[in-house]
Amino acid sequence: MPRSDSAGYARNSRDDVIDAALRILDQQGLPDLTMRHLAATLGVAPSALYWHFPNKQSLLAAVSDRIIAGARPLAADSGDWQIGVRTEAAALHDALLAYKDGAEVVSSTLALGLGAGDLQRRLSAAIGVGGFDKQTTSLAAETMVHFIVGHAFHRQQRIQADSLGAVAQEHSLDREDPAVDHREPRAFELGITLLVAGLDAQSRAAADR
Amino acid sequence: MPRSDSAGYARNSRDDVIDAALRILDQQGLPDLTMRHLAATLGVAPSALYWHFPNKQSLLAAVSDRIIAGARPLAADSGDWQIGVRTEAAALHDALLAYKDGAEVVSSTLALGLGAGDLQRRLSAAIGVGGFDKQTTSLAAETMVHFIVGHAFHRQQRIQADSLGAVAQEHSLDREDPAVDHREPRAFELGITLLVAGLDAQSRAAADR
DNA sequence: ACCTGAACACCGTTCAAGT
DNA sequence: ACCTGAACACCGTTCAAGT
Repeated sequence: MPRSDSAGYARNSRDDVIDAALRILDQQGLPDLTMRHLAATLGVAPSALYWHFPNKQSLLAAVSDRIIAGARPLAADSGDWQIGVRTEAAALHDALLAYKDGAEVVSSTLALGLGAGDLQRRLSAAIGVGGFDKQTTSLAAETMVHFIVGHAFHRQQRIQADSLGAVAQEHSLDREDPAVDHREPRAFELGITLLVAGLDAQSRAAADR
Repeated sequence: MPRSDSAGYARNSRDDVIDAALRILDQQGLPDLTMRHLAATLGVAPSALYWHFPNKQSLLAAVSDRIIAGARPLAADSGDWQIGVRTEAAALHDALLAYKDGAEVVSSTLALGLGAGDLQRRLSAAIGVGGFDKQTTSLAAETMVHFIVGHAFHRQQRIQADSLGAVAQEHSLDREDPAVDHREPRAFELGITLLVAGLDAQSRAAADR
């Protein structure tokens, strides 16, 4: 936590800036992650941030990379590619949910091709264990990335909408219903199941040829 | 095209506003679709837009609805649910690509649950023909929505990145290669194939029970 | 190596009032 | 029914200069 030194102002490293950005993201959310607010948090003028990053998008790309890096890596190779893929998908899904608005941040930089490249790389590696050809593997990984990020994004928005409407919607159907917490993870698993089953069907079809 | 009348200023309907927004979106893109720019296009002050819409997000939701409505409806029931699902998925995919940044607009309002509800409804209807239970149907539809929107978003961003880098990246691998136009649609079809095959496997598993 | 200070060119939104 | 005008509270980014 650099406060100020002999130069008379705070001196932050690139990592300090990313750390502060992640804190704002998690505690306030993406709308409050402005360059001006971030600079204030660090005790510097907004323009100081442009020494560390050329623009806001590259900052968000770095933030995305850190969010994805938070996904625990696959343990040992279980020998079953389907289990490997499910484990990796769940880990990446959890990483997106670990920070408020995490999925939205990753989604935006992913589309621009600026960050979160590990997302697809890790899924490709897990799928590749199944012995599919290169094109099928990278395509299936891409499909899975869209589902995982889209699902997490959608879910985080619902959480926010629910909390905003908590006062107005006092009589929501889901109110205090613990089953809500169980329905969502199952929805994720079923989506993954669909994709893994589709891949499995592809491999059987190829084996029959 | 209402220019100005006895009142001395342009009088626009809600639909006029949406039309103008779609024109800006298609010709300039989402970053230029600002309330101020839109108002200027219509010949009114920015504040006039707030008589038609409570805020920008609800305007974008209305724009999303129109983009989705542009997808041609399914023709006759072919009797084969797999063909029905593929046809509907392709129609919705094409609708997203019909407007510049169309996928991004739909993606943002979809996550907020404000617009584009027809996307999931139409896919659910097509999948439902296969005779799956309600939960599987809506879940598969949601998975498909994430893939379709994510794929289209990703693709549109690549188009823009390529055109921006057209001068700097004079020696891109894809330069003037017509095969690029063929690879993308096939990638979409393969993703859909994976999901349909996954659903088919589910139905076979259920039949064996 | 990292920051200041001042400026530029913008945003979305509100609200009383006008026709 | 639809718009004006003025204001509020913001944005991201640039650049010469400072330590």
